[in-house]
Amino acid sequence: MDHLETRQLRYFVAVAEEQHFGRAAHRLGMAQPPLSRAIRDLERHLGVQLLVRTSRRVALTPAGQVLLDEARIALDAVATAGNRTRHAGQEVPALRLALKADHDAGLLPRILDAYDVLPVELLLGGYGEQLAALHDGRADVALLTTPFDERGIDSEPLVTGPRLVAMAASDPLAARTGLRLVDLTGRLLPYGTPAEKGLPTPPFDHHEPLDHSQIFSLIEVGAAVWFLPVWLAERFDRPGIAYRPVEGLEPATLTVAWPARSRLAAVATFVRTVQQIAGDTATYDNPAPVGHPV
Amino acid sequence: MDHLETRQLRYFVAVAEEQHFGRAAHRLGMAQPPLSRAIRDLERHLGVQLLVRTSRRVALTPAGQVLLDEARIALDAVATAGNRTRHAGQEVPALRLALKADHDAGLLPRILDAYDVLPVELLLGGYGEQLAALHDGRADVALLTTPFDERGIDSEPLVTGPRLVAMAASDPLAARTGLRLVDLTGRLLPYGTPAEKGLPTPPFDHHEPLDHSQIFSLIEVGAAVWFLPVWLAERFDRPGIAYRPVEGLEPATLTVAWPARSRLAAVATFVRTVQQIAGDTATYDNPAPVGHPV
DNA sequence: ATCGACCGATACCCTGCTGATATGGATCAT
DNA sequence: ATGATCCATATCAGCAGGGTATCGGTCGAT
Repeated sequence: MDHLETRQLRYFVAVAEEQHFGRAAHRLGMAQPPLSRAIRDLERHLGVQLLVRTSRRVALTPAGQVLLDEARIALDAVATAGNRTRHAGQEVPALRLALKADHDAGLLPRILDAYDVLPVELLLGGYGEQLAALHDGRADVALLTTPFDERGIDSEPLVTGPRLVAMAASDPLAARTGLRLVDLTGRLLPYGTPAEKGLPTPPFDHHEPLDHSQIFSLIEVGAAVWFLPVWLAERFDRPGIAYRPVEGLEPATLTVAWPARSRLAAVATFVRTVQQIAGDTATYDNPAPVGHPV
Repeated sequence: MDHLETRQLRYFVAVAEEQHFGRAAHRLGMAQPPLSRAIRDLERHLGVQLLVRTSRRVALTPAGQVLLDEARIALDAVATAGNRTRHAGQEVPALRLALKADHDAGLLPRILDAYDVLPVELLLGGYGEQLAALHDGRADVALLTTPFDERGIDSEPLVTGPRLVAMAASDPLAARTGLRLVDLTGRLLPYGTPAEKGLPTPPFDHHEPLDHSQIFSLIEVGAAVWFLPVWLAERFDRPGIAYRPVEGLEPATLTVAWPARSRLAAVATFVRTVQQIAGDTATYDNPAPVGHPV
């Protein structure tokens, strides 16, 4: 019984995710035949069939599903080992804070001002990258908006506030009060929080995430609407965009999060500092609609 | 930035643990020069110095210590992926129960009788192997005696009972009452629970763990004494060995434990079954000394 | 029913990684 | 001073792992 190598796991994950040897090989930057051989060797090595190949499609066996889950975890742990080590080798120690631009509820300047244990290195990333950075050791701590996948993550809530719908100021719905989720059916961007999975999305073919400028451009021309926390709305309070409360829309909570395994004193101090600042901050208990009138 | 391979991590862990390239190479079944080269490449790859080599000794840098910790976790995760997958590929699903022989407090027959969700596969192992089996995916569930390292492990207590000291029946101390920990200074075997680390051990040079027969042979001739839970004493109630309570010796708790990540329904059912059986069992609340008189 | 497109497997070759041996250089004990 | 110890370097060999060409089976279109 020889040892598993991460290369084998990476190959398998690629094939399992793509359900296609050719695409997986392309993604891995290699040709298809050696990939087929590598998977066959992996199956031989484990003594288990992982994939069912018909010449039309590739499907996972139950054992393959187990390996897909476990391999993701294992690859994450290996990446973490590398990232944490690289960081530990830097001459200047720093606290690496992952956050999404504009999703700090205005706390960031005060946080950076108040926290003086270590220099703070900011990792700005798009949707979902904060969690990934915590998991693979690129970040020590992150600011996240609920909901998120809490497995392996410890967190403390900081600020809770309603989420609003952003729409074109000229939109007929902007004149109404008492908006409900169903009123927005079919117009919701699939980016941002995936909380309203059930609702259909507009007929865009963007499979790439949009940045804020792109999103607000779409909203401004009435092509879509979007849910966002009130503190983000405050950052983009501009003519042409209206923000309205929506009945039944879950509020958002800004939280500070860190890897459950982490025992860094610098992180503990940071969390206390941030909680302190958040506690001193005005809450969003009683939201009034913001945005310019039509 | 290329990817880390488990081979590199295994090599590094070996060197870090042995603090010696030659010994590490021997342990890995290879020659020393390629190992040196592999570690050098790893350091280059990470851009971090991991080891300080003098020609007399090898020491870890802080970054090296980080990598040692993280690499152990990562290697464990990779091994887990392999073990869980292998198991998932078996045609006959089974619940794999890890335990140490004779440490089941007599519950095992009733457990096996009552649990009929899946066939139960027993993994008998020595001290510490139960935890390792849970961590690397060879076992789904285990019976453990406190204390143990609970990181990554969920557990439920089953039975609590005092620990006793086992000594030769002819030992002068066996005639005394009210034994205390200090009375046994220097005579305690270092195997079994490591709870009494401070106390010196007898002058044996066994670095291999002893099995029960070997331990009781040593005890019987008066060469050593040993602490053990009362349910283990009951299994080895024989002439020549006396069991006595010791003041201040922490009681032991037999627990059922499983990986914190586990969400197997079969494990949940097993735990409930075992708790049920343990609840029906007489406790050891009021221990009387057992063992033959001098 | 036939043909072509698609897709994974096989056959075969070649490069470079990984491990082995020989040796150098530095440090410490005697 | 000298030998022992231990890690690094130099060099070579074998094979693991990647590439190209091609086969065979399946499905959809005509």
